[in-house]
Amino acid sequence: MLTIGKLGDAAGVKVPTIRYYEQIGLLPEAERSSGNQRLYGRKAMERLAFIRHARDLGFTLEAIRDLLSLSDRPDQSCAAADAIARAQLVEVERRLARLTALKAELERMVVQCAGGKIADCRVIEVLGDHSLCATDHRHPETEPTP
Amino acid sequence: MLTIGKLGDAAGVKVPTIRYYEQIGLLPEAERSSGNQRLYGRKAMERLAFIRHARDLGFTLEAIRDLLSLSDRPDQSCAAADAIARAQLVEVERRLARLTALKAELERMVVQCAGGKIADCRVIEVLGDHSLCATDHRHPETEPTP
DNA sequence: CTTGAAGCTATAGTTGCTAGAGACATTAGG
DNA sequence: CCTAATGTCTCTAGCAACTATAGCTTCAAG
Repeated sequence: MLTIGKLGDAAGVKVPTIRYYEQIGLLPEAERSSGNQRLYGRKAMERLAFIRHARDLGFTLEAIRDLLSLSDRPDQSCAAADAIARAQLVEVERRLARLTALKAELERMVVQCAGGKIADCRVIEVLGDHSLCATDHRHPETEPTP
Repeated sequence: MLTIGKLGDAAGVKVPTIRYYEQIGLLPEAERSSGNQRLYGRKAMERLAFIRHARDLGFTLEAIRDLLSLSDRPDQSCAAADAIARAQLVEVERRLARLTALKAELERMVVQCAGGKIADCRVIEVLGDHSLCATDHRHPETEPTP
């Protein structure tokens, strides 16, 4: 049995994050030691690794919740799991397309900046006037900041 | 002079968002009508368009705050503005690289899914075991969900 | 046996908004 | 001119997915 710290080290997840996952019901309530400390076995370890990996692949906690409950029913069809993964793929492709456009625009901006005064700065100028942009990167839903 | 709704329509920004920007000091406090409603002129419009455009390009509000204060000092060097834009470019490239790896991995997952039972589902299996992955998409800081 | 690390709970903060409640302002139609 | 429908006001709370802090208790090593 592992303490929460060992489990966190093993799975590459921070301790408060594990407690958070338990709190929102993504991990079951852990066993406790005589001194009220959480103790984890192999199953909890696997479940946490699953969550971690899915998070690394950009799945939301909601999607992970669904995937976990699917993986608890091994004899069901995997169509639902497949659909979740495909939706995630579509989402990733959408973000990729958007980021590619942003990259092009940012490159244009910094390349054109001659390094003079703010008054002539291409960066500031372009930001103030979208019509100076080559691509239409407008309106698409918010690009989140990490 | 525009009311907040007209300004929002003109700039493509929702009304509560404008009030939020004012609240956090990104927009100056607006003039008020006799009936206490916010009124905006051309300058506010331009400033909001600048913010909107920078947000579209993925700049954080903090970065935008800096860019705005730079643009208020037209005779200064634009090195700082350039640095912010370059940092944003680097960040976008980093995310792009990461998303590209995720896309590859997700594609592998869904292609390999034979559409049978959960017990044999490649999606579930891969999520449970990172060593089944082709690329190392681990540890990099959280990919945020929009 | 003591000390320091690791654990516990509970609460609040982060980013960039969005949603709701309940009250006042403005405007279009009849 | 009155009413109804919008629009706007303030304030508070909520979203994701954690992270940080405070003030404890417990555990393991020396």
